[in-house]
Amino acid sequence: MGWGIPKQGWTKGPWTPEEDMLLSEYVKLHGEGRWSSVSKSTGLNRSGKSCRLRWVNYLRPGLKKGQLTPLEEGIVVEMHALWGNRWSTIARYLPGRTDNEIKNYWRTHFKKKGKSSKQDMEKAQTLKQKQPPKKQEQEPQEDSMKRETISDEDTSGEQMSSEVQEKQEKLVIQEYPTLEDQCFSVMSQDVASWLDTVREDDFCFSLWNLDDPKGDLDHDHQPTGFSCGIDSRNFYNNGDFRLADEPQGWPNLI
DNA sequence: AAGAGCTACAACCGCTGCTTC
DNA sequence: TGAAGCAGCGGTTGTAGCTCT
Repeated sequence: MGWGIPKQGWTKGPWTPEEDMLLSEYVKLHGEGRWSSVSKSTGLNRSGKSCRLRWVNYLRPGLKKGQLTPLEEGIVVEMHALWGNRWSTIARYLPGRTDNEIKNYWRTHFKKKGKSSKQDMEKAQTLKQKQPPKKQEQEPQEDSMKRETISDEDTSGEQMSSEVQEKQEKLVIQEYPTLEDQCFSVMSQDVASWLDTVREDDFCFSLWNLDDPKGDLDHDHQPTGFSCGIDSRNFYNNGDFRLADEPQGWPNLI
């Protein structure tokens, strides 16, 4: 595939300051994009893919460095509940943070969660013992399809039948061995069902207007009068994470 | 002080979707 | 309409630095 012409092979591994400089100058001149021509124009022996990654994750102006703040962590958790592993989507809600950074963060913390306390493990074991013998391990694919089916039923907007609900709870316990994991799963379901009542675009706009980091724009003129997002003025001024107007059914996330 | 284990981060790989011809 | 190239995404791996024993 593309990303430039590999001659005797692209240089790999850590970037040198010289390479960074060449790439930065290229982007200054030509803008982002056309990564496959970077090697031709600059003499860099790096694939376009590698150049793009370096620029996006490291060289791009405005990137924040260092650990995520507790507030950002909260946003990541919420956004992950909404979007799952769509890191680039989540990253859009965290100006200055990259998808790679968030992905790394989540992985590290998810790992931690996986190794959570013995207590949790024991509780999970107790819960598991109450479950009928699972055939999930024998038929993982089939089971995941079932899960999707149930999930679809859940989000169809109809009242979930108790039978379906019970099924789903069982699957959650099988899928998420620790209590924390189960919490995350349930959180996701709540949000998912709530999302069905809200147009995605409206949600995104209200949640975070990326073009208006200081909140200078007129917040009264949001599309379709929908206003259930995070109040960015409160967010920036107080470091607080609150909702402008909580819609009915807004999931209790924290 | 030294080794083991852990964490955070940078970078690569493979896949997918979009665009162009 | 299909093939080829490009761009982007998510998963995974490698490693430097830190902490713990």
